[in-house]
Amino acid sequence: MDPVTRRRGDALRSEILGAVRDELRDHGYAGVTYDGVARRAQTSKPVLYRRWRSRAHLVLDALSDQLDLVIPPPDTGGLRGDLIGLLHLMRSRFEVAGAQTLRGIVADADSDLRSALLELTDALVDEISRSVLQRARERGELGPVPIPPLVSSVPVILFRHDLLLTEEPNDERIEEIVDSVCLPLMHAVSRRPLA
Amino acid sequence: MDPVTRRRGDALRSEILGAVRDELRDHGYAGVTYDGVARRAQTSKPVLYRRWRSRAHLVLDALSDQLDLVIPPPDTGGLRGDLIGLLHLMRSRFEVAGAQTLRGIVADADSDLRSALLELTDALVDEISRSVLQRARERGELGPVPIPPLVSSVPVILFRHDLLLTEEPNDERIEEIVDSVCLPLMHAVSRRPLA
DNA sequence: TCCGATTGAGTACTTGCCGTATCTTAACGG
DNA sequence: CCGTTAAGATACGGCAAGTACTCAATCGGA
Repeated sequence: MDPVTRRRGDALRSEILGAVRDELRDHGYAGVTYDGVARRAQTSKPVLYRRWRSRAHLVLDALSDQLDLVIPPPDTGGLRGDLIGLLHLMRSRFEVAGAQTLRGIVADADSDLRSALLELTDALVDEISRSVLQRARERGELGPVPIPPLVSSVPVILFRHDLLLTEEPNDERIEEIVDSVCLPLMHAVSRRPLA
Repeated sequence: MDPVTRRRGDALRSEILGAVRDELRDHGYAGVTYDGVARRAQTSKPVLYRRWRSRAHLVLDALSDQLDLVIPPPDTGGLRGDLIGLLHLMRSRFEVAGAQTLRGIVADADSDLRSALLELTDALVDEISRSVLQRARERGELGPVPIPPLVSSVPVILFRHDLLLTEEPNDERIEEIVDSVCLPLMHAVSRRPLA
């Protein structure tokens, strides 16, 4: 209407995803509607439906659009500090979205989209198993037995469980997760062959 | 209409919750509507709104209504078998509901209702920390150091995480959870004072 | 046994959003 | 410069949410 120029392609896409984030901030996940996004982005519903099949797809795209994919690997000089650093990183990564939004996406999404959501944090899991655990082993903090994938993802699993089902973990809770579960578990597994 | 007698109180409540379970079975969580439930239960929407504030409240009530609260404590003669038995019990407890329904309730519910949902399985957590771990300690499978609550709930947390975010754990996955995480963790914690 | 309070039943209405169809026109590509 | 693509605008049918209003059946107490 006012803008004589008509947006297309990626430029349009970016502005729509920005509008989604604005709607998310103002009305929450349940309040994100195709009508509202179209209004805010000054476009129309058909344009949205052509690109995104559901609200979950739309919102997840809007969030991952501005997520920094490069993970600075924490190196605090010790396994405990590295694990705590990783969980802090994970928290800062997700507090942009908000727990309620994550719950909404998880509920609305099909199996494929849930996988896509999890992949946003699986970079962290890989980070744990590769550099952090490797460095700890070199330091002598861990034994020689390889850590299985399920074990190395335990920190992230405990964090996500809290975030989705109870409340966002604070600093003390993160330390509790690391001290009373992750460290004893990893020490034990890395020194003893599995039964 | 046909029934000249008008239902009241708990009798009415029970039939409504039965209708909710029927709608849940036929149309899934997202397909449970106040209109549909009222039609199936041969009552009216205002009656439902007077009792339940949201679909999440309604469905959770319908599910917990027929949940057997008495948990038969598994006693297989060993910690490993007891833990596996507990997770099997948990799975049978939740396959009535279905993962999609649980995700829906988690997303729709407020903080209080989520707590109520978790309490449905916290009986299992208590069961772990009390009898199972106690028996294992008496058998000499575990050391003398007390197991903190977070550690004793790790089996349930890993199970719930799978159920909600990836897929319902099968027998192999349950054994993996127990063998590669729970047993090493509990052995370690029970023998070593926490750092 | 009757009366008043409660509560279930029936109906109707507004509102909001979904998802799609249709049409026009601006932007782009050769 | 023309044909193709895709954005913009509008409108529609449908469904469910949530509420308001009415009426009648049941229950409890005096």
